[in-house]
Amino acid sequence: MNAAKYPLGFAQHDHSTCMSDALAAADARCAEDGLRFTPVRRKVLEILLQDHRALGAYTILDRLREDGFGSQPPIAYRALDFLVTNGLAHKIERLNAFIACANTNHSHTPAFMICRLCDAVAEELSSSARSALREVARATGFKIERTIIEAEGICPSCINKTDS
Amino acid sequence: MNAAKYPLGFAQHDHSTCMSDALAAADARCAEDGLRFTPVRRKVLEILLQDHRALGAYTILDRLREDGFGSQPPIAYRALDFLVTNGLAHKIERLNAFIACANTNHSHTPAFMICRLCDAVAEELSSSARSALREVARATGFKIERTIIEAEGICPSCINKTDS
DNA sequence: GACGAAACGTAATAACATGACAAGCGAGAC
DNA sequence: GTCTCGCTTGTCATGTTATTACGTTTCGTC
Repeated sequence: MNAAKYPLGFAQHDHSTCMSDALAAADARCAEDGLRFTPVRRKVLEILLQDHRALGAYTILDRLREDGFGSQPPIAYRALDFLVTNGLAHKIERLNAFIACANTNHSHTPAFMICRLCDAVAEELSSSARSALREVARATGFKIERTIIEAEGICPSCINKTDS
Repeated sequence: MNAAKYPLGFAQHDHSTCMSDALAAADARCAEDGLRFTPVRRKVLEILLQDHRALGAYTILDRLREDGFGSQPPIAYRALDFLVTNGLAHKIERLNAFIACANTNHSHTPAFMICRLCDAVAEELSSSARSALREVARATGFKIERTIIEAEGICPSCINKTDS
């Protein structure tokens, strides 16, 4: 199994570098756009990057509490709002959960592959699916502001495990 | 504004016939496949068809109670599970809500256009978007079992209202 | 009519999310 | 420097969505 072949999320990789890279990118991004990358927001992004999988808001909240931040739901939800709004994280609607953005180029709305067995989530580019959707919308006069493209199924590594 | 031009959900149409047609189709479908189209299940489908929009499980539950059915959440969730599993209704993940299927041909997984202003939801065919997604999945070794394609934005009739 | 599987009724609880309001902090105006 | 305004945070309270567990009923089959 060649790791490079699989998307982040289904692949093995060096968390420490991917995490520091992503944080650096977030720092740069916020500085550039005059956004306040406050301690809670940074911490939430760190938590998401650490796990590299979709986490529920309350799981995040537990981790925040452990680290001495406030522990009421709005603390987590507000930080998540910030990250999602600014493209640093995504919400996985199917799971009501959140994941760090795997793509440092901002301004993209990807598709997600969600493994039903191990809960891994991979972020993929979805430009062709998205343009197909845009075409349908244009035909009906609907103005798309946001698209949600998620696929549920079984990831490569779980397929290997089960059919052995 | 030509109603025929817009998808169900954004269009004006005769609810009484569309409702009876859909119920007849559901009857036929269940008979054919040996499924039990019980009173609760039928009632939930009627409720969804009546409104012709996405309803939360608890709204449905309230209506069930009014009609003398049980009023605990599992009653509604089980009926909805049945309808969704058998393609008679769909879950709109973005809204955590459910809508009657607008397409009597079963075995299809459509895309939805969700109006942020009036909450109307239109069901569209999405074969091209879906095949694009399948292509991405094939390339990464992911096995898709279900796809979720939803677009949030503004429907034709709300566009007309706002830009006048 | 006995049996097993599916469906239903109900209670309890878990999981996800928001509203409202007070207090803190940071950047620009003066 | 300090005033002030707006954004951010902390906290309490509540609202919404979904599931687990378990006993009872219904239905088709033998």
